[in-house]
Amino acid sequence: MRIATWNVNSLKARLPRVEEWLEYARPDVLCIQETKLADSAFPAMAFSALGYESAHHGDGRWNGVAVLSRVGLEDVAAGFGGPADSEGPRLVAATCGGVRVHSVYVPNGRSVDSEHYVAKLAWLGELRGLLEATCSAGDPVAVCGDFNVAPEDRDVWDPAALVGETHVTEAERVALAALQGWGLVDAFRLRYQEDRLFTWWDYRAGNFHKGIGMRIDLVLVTEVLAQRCVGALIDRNARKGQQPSDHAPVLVDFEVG
DNA sequence: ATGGTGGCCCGGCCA
Repeated sequence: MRIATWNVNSLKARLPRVEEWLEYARPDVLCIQETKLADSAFPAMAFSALGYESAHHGDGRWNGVAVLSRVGLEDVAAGFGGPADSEGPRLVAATCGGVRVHSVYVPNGRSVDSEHYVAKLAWLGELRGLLEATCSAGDPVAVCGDFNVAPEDRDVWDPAALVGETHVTEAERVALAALQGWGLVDAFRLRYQEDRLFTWWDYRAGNFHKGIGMRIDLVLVTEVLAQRCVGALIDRNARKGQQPSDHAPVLVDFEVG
């Protein structure tokens, strides 16, 4: 089973790139973030034409998350049903081919002194609470998306340049580690130990070409899946060319089913 | 490292 995650930065603007990508990457499951669409505008037909069922949770503003699957899509759950929903539609879950899959778009935080930063930390705490309430860590569970946290210094281009900035603070990393403490492994790191392997590069100032980026898009999986992980990839080609997202897709392959 | 880009949709907001 191939599970992928991609922050597309507007599915309306990116639909041709996403369709093209689905045709050559052929993930079994794709988690999408930042669709920026209302549910009524979600292009479910375009995806069904490619063999994918889909579930979307969005309000037409800057959030919006989806799960696409060609191995079944059952028991869709949108949002938390709790305080974290005040941060917008940033979570949708579905069971795909026996795996409980979550597409998450963690709040950005904006700046360390912002109320949004506090809300980001709380949101990660609520995500752990949701897993505790709805899943078993002994089952196949995947939490995929844009976490807006670089887990370690090797996940950013220059740690010294980012001191005091969001995405790299100790509190954010502790909150992410606490989520993983429920029983989740960073699947990409099962396959690669190198630094400077990024998933996001700012559009501005040619940062992609300068290697100025961060690894903030993650596929977190329970141990039963981690043991079956047979490959991983950041598809940097999808960050190139005409009208790319500012994020690259992350793919992870598992020997299951 | 900020705001030089990009997306929303037309004046700022968000990343």
